[in-house]
Amino acid sequence: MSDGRSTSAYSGENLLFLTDEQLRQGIEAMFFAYRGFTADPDRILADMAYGRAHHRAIHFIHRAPGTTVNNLLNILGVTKQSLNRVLRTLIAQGLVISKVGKVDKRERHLFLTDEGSRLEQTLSDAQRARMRSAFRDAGPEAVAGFRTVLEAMMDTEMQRAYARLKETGA
Amino acid sequence: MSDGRSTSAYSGENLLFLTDEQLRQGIEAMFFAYRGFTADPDRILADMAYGRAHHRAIHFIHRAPGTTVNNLLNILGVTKQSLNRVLRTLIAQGLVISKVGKVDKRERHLFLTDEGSRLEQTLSDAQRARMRSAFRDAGPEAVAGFRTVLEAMMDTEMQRAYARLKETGA
DNA sequence: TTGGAATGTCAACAACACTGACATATACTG
DNA sequence: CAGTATATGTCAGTGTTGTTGACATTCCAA
Repeated sequence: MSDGRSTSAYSGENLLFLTDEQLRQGIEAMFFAYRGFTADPDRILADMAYGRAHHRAIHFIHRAPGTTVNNLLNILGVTKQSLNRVLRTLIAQGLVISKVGKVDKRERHLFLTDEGSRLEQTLSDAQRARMRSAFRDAGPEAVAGFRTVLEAMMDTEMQRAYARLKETGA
Repeated sequence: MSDGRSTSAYSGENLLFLTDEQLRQGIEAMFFAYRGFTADPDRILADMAYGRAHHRAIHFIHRAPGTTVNNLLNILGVTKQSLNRVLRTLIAQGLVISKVGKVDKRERHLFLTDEGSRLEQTLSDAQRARMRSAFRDAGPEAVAGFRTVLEAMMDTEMQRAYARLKETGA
């Protein structure tokens, strides 16, 4: 494995895009791009008492209003203790409300308040602006490829979560 | 901004790939994919006393042997204090060596030891395996699009850093 | 040679993840 | 109904990684 050119020229197909060098460039692109991806919301959040973890919670509560704590836990991939710390502050600050489930009273269903929605808007506007600019620069074919590769890079459970969210929105 | 369909149909071109819904899917794809991207090295590092920050330092020292602390700082985008803590442990554990600069004695030049190189191999093998699988599944055109979008998403300084690294390797 | 800029180190603190243990309320099952 | 499982919340402790502030060393230029 990884002997420099281990993956070149298997068959008639041109597999030069699978050389270690190409993979390394993909890895570094992913690293630098993710920094840009989070930079704008991070900047906004830095002024407030919130961080990236709050952003993620707010994003997915906005996406799936009424989601349960457990569901959010699975999507975010953190422990309940970690999520709970975040939710506690968001609820205390009046950005999120937690309603006891009607059919199953053990569950808590999460919703954004008006103020929570406003912050969500601000954050996602900033993040979308960068994504829009990148998409526009790259063009539709590149965007399709971008999404194909990202999906292939996810763990299978996350592919499922992602697919579910896609349906919900479109 | 972000009025749901603000970006559709500007001109004759089909700009449906710039709708807020498409952008949101891109954002979520980025989030889930980055989790997969870091998952394998994270698992390996969890057993040792190292974390993701160590991985990043090792990666870029491997990429640019003899790099200075300051140079590494700019690439990683953290404070020198933060990087220094990581470097200190790596040096103490014998994975990295730091040599005082010959022309400028203020500078420290960083190199991987044999053991450091071994860890770097292990980590990058794991990360490349996932990237290779994703690239292969997606195909060369998708990969090209993937890289185009990621580059467009970086901050301009990072685009430069990325370009410099690309030259170095290829 | 002296002062400022560059470089690197040490210390203290904050955010956010983790594990483990435990409490509470509710739901389900025999 | 009794006992078990599930969903959530909380407390305490720990580790990684980011931050700022203070400081030492070295270089360079006035």
